Amino acid sequence: MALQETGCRSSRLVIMKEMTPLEEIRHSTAHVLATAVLRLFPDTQLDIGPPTESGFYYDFDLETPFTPEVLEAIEAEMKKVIKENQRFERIEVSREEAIKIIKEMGQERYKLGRLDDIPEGEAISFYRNGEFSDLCAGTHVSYTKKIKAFKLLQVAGSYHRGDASNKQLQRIYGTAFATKDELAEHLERLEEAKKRDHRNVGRELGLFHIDEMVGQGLVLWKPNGAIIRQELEAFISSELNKQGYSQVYSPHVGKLDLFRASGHFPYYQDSQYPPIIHRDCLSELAKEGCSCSDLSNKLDEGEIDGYLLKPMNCPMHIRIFKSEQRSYRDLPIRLAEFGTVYRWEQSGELNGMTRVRGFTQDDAHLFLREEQLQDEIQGCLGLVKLVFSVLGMSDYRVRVSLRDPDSDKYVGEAAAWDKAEEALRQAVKTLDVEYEEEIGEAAFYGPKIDFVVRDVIGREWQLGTVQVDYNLPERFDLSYVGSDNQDHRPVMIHRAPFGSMERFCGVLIEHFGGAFPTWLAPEQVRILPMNDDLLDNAEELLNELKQRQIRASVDRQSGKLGAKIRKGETDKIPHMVILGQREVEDGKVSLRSRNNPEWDGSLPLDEFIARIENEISSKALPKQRESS
RNA sequence: GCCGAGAUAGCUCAGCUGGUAGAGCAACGCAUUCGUAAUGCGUAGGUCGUCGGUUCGAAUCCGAUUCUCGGCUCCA
Repeated sequence: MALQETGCRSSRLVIMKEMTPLEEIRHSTAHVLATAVLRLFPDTQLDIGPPTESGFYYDFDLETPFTPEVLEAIEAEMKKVIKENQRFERIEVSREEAIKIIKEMGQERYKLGRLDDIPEGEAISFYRNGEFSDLCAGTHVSYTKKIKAFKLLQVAGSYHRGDASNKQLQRIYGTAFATKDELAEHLERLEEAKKRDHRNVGRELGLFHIDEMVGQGLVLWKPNGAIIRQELEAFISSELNKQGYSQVYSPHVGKLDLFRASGHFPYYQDSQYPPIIHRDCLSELAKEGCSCSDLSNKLDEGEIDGYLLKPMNCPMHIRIFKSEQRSYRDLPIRLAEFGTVYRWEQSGELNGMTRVRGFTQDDAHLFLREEQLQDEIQGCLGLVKLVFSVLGMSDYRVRVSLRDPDSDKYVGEAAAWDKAEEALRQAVKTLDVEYEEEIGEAAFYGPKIDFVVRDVIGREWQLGTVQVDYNLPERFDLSYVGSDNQDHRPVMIHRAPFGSMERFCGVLIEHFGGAFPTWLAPEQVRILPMNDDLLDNAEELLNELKQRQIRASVDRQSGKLGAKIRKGETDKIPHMVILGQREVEDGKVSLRSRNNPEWDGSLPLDEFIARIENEISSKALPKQRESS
C-alpha cells in the first residue's frame, strides 16, 4: 500500500512505507498528469494525486469540464512530458520554505491545507519534474521516460477531503503499468469483468429486470432469477430450521407510530419513502389550508398518523416478541423472515441488484439473555460461513466494528458494550478467517460484524451482518421473566447472513459468471435431439426428468447439433444431453456437461439421473473446465 | 443528492459538419434433419427516451425532464 501522504480519510493514518516499483510508476504518472493539466489549464488548482490499487487519480479544481476530448488532449500532452524525459528530483524544505514554494506556484487553495496535515517534525518534501513541482512525500521513478504504459480512464467528481459540504473537484482516473503488454492485459481484464457484470448476465440469462415504469431501484425477478432466489431461500430456510429459528411473516407497511417508537422514522427520514397518509386525513388538512411544511411538522410531531413502507423488519419482530409473556426458559427466541424493506437510497447510488430501493433481507432477530450472547453470535457466524463455503465464496473479508470510546453517541452501558465487543471478538475468532477491527464504525446501538465481498470491478459490497442491539429492547421496553421472578431486559441480535437477496444474488451472478452450480441453475438439463424424428423421445426423457424435479427443456430448433450446443453453452446450461438414434437404441444418453466435464460421453440414462440427483442434493460446485 | 458521460430495432452498436435511419446477433417463415461452440435463403421489427424550442427541414443544434453508466458523498 502506498503512503497516504495526502491522506484521503485521516491524516493520523499516515504510514510511511516504501512504494512498490509499480506504485512509483503510477504515482509518477499522476504527477505527469498534473504537469500536463497545468500546461493546458494554468489556472487549475491542484489537490492530491495518489496511486490506487489499480492505477492512480489526481483531483483538480478548474472551471473547464474535462470532456473526453479534453482528456485526449491531456493524454497527448502527457506523452510530450514523458518524451522530454524530465528528471524527478526530491527537495526537502522547511515549513516556511514550503509555504513560500506553494505560494510561488499559486497553489494555495488546497496545498496549504495539505501541508498543515504533515505533522511537526516530519520531513516536508517536494518532487520536481521539469517546470512542475508538487508537495509530495514520494517516492518517484528517476525520469519521466520510465513511464512506458499509461492510460487515462475516466473523469469523476469528488469532494475535497471526501466531504460533501466542500467544493466538488474533477478527478481524473488513470492507470499505468511497467510494460505495454501489462497495460493491455489489464484493459482486457476490465473488458472481461464487464461481461461478468451481473447487470449484463442478468439480462442475457433472463434473471431480473429493472423497469423504468416500475421505479428506480425496484427489482423485477424474472422466472429464471426467481428460481435461483427460491433455491437460496429454501437452502437458508432449512438451515434456520436446523438451528432452532422460528419463521414468521410481517407486512410491508406499518403505522408511523411503530417506527416513531423504534426511532427509525425520526432519525432516518431522508432515506425512507415518504409516509402514506389516509385520504380523509389529507382532504381534511387541505380544507384547513395546511401547507406541505405544516404537514411535515405534524408528521414529525406525531400529530397525524400514517403508514410507512417498512425500512426495517425489527420493529415488527419486536412486536411479535412482545405479544406474549416470555420466560427466561424460552430464550433465545429467534424470529426469522425473508422480509422486504424499502429505503430511499440516493439516486446516484443505485446499481443493478447491488444497491436498490426495495430489497428482501434474510433477516432474523434473536432475543436473548446476556450470557447467551457469545453462543448465539457464534451460531450466526457459523451460518454465514456455511453459506459462503457451500457457494465456494472465499474472497470476502470480515469487519468487526467497535465503538469509539471517546465518543458519546452510543446507547447502553459501557460495561455491556465491553462484553458485547468481547463476545463478537471471541465469536469471530472461531470463524478461522482473517478479520479487522474498526474502531468507531459501530452503529450507535451496538457493535457489529460485517461480511464484505468485492464485485467484478473491485467495488466492495457489504453482505451479511451480525449486530448486537441494546437500543431497541430499551425503546420497546422488552422484558422476560427471570429465574428470580423479576423482569429482565433481553439483548437483541440482528443478523442477515446474505444481507439482501438482491445484492447477494447480484454478487453470486458475478461470482459464477452466470454458470451456476446445478442446484441453483434455472435450467439444469437441456435435451438436444439429433433430428426432429427424435422429438418424441426427447419429450419422453423430458417428462422423466420433470417427474424427478429436475429442471429441463428440449431444444426444438431444427439446426445442426453444433448450433444447439453453442446455444446451450452461451445459456450456461450445466448439462446438455444429446439424444441420437444410437442413444435411443441403447437406452443411453450422451452427455456434454459444463459443471462436470469428466462425465462427458455416453452413459446409461439411470446412471445419469442418479448422478445429477446426487449433484443437486449435495449442492456440488461446478468443476472447472480447462478452457473456460 | 453532486460532478461528468450517455440514451438509435429484443441485444451490441454505426449514422462526419441538420435533408425524416443501417449492420451483426436474436426473433419469425421456408428449405435443411445434420454427432459435441454458429446451415442457407427470406421476412418482419424503430414517431431515434420524453416534452418543448431553433429551422423550409432535427436522430443530428438548444433547453427542460426521465432513466442509465462512471465516480464522489451516503448506506439504521
